[in-house]
Amino acid sequence: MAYWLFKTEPDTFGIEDLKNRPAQTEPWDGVRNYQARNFLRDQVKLGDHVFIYHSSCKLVGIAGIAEVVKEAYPDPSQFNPESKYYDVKATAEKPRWFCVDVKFKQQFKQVLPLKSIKQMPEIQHLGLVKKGHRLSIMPVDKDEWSILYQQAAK
DNA sequence: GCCAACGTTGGC
DNA sequence: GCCAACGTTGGC
Repeated sequence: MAYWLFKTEPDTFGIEDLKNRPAQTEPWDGVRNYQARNFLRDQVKLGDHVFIYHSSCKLVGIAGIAEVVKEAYPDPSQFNPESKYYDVKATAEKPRWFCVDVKFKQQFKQVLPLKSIKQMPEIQHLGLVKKGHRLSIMPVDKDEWSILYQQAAK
C-alpha cells in the first residue's frame, strides 16, 4: 500500500465536504497537471491512504485522511462543456485526464499546519516543503506518513 | 526544439 | 491582493 497527499481548496471542497457526502465518497476530479495525472493514472491503487491537504485558505495544512476506493478512470468533467475542467482535446477514445474515488477515513481534531510540517526535521522529502511545491497529487513515503500522522493525531 | 509570453498556483 | 515560482502555449 502506498501513501499520498492530495491538495484541495476547502472553500470549494474540503475534508468536511467529504465527510458529509453520501457514502462519504467522492470522485477526485479536476486534476489538470500531467505529472499529477500520471500519479493518479499509474500509481494510485485501491486501498492506498491519502492525506487531505487544505490549500489557499485560512488554515493551510493536512486536515485528515481518505482511502482510495476506486482506481483511475477517465475524469468525466473533461467531456462536459459546462464544466470548468472541460477539455476540447479529450475524447472518450483518448481521454486525457483521470480521477480516482476517495472515501473519508478521518478528520483530525486540528489541521496539522504547513508551518509545523516545515519545522519537522524528519520531513525533508515531501514535495510540500520543497521549493515550488505545486503538485496537487504527491507521494508520501511510509516513514514520513507515520511521523506526520503521529503529529496530527495527537 | 527553443524560449518569450502568458496563465496558474498557493503561501503570505 | 501580491508576487514568486512554475507549467503551458505557440511563433519561429
